[in-house]
Amino acid sequence: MSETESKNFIEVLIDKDLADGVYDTVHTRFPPEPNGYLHIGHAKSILLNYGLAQKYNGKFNMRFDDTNPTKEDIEFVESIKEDIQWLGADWEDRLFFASDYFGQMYEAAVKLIKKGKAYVSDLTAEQIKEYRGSLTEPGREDPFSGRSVEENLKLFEEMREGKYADGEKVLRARIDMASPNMNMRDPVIYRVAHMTHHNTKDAWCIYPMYDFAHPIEDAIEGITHSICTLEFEDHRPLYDWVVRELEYPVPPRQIEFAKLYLKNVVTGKRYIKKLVQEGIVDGWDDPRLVSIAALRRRGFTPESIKMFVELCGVSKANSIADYAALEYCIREDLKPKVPRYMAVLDPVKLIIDNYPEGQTEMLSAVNNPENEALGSREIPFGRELYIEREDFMEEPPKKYFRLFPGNEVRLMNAYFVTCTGCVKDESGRVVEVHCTYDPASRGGNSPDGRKVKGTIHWVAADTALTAQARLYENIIDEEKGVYNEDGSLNLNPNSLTVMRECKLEPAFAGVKAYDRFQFVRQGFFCVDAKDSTDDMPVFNRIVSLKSSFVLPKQD
RNA sequence: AGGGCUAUCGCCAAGCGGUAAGGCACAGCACUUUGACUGCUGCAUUCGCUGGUUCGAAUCCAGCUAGCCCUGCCA
Repeated sequence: MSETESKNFIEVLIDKDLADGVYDTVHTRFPPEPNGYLHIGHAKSILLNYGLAQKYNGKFNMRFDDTNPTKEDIEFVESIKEDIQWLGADWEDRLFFASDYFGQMYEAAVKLIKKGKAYVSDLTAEQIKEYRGSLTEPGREDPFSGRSVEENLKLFEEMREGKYADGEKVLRARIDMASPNMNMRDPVIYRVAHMTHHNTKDAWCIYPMYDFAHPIEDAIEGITHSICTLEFEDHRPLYDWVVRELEYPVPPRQIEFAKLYLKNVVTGKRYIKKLVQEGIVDGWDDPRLVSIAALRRRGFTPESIKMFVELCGVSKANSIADYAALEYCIREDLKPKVPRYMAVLDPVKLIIDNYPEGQTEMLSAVNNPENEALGSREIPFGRELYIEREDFMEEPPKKYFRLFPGNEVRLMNAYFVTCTGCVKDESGRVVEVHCTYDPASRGGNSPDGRKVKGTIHWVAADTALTAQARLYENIIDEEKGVYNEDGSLNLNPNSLTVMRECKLEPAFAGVKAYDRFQFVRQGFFCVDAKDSTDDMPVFNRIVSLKSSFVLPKQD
């Protein structure tokens, strides 16, 4: 980090805390509930928390906030850990479970009861809601709030012993039923739930609520800055109340920031669930989604996601980032790192009429002109090749630099060729493009120094690998689908995926996991590792090609 | 008795009383064995609105307006 780089508001707050001596270190955490898969929004939180710990030479904890067994599953624990490790956030030996603190939380509740700050209520959920009042009316005193400390202690003990059914009794914090902040109107801090917990099994039948548990978890672990999203802003007074009443010597401080949303992307869990159920997407890791697993499958690197998160910045203003920014990041990251092979997504034959029939030769190609360390490869060349269908036009518009009758272009790494015409089938579809080559231009340069304006990708017809290309569109944009007024999703599934047979140069054969064929025409990789096999690579081209080879606008 | 938060270019985002950083996107030029990349140039006389304070306001004050969040025994 350079000195001139501006700090985000969280860093400013931390600097002040450090300067004021509120804390002498920085300790952050990422506390997901294991109830689903992580997505790009979580990545922001993970990288923010981990980044802060690193920047301030502090520590970063991994913690599963598993206080509600009705929603959680061990299945998600492993996937979350995997995603975080993939992103590069290192919790070292500090992996915790909120459920490991249930004993301490119970004791904390007892302490509150003894201080007269909590009481057991027999009200039903409906009654509690009713007594809570509304946004404009104050709540009414819980009729059970007058119970003595002894009685509360006894009742709470009985709750823990399993004497009461789910919902029969709850423990409430005694704060202020007339508070304008609903969270302060005697919030429930413990409920009864006879259920097997993925971690503590049947040890408990009462579970703490988030508002009570979270500050305790933070305090126990010595967290200094508890960073969460904006919707918890109203909970901060309660968070502070808990750490104050429990008298923790170094109370953690909660800081809220705005979530990261992406334009034209489905993020809601219920929508994703619907997409999966209806078979519109493969599952939670479908490349069109933005779960960490999907991004990984799609070819994004941890570095690119980190870059994206940093590019977006941290603030308290609700915002929606452009997908283009994410694409920019993966391009930047992959640019110098990956070999750039040639591929043809929508093949059409190119026949070189003056090239000897039956002859082939090997040509050398640099793998990445911006990175000599990536070396070079030998690629076969012959009389019949495949080129991109859109690289030929019988009647070219102005400023079209590629193949059209009479025009000369360079076959990248090979020869100059001049188009002589094409052959069409009955329907008028071009089936062959013909040309002649200049033998003196081997390697891609003409000895007489003449220039060509276009350079196109190609693949030798008889040695090309055939692949199934699955071309994806993002789930939501103006044409592919829209949200209805009732909130449901209206999609045209057929528009979202196009299967196409494409041609790859033989260099692909040596690559086991074609894991990043991002921009085929630009020589970047992003192959769907999940589906690829040695003889039939399958790759996704989800990110649109950056303006290259797009026809110039007609004016 | 409602409360909290936010509002600076198409999208993010600095700025914290001294006269609007940066990135993405977009456009133009140059370069180019990927129309990519790279380089250069352009892109808010203006900071949600209206008043006020001040020599000076995006920054302070007042009043509006808009958006998001809050009435789970979810997190």
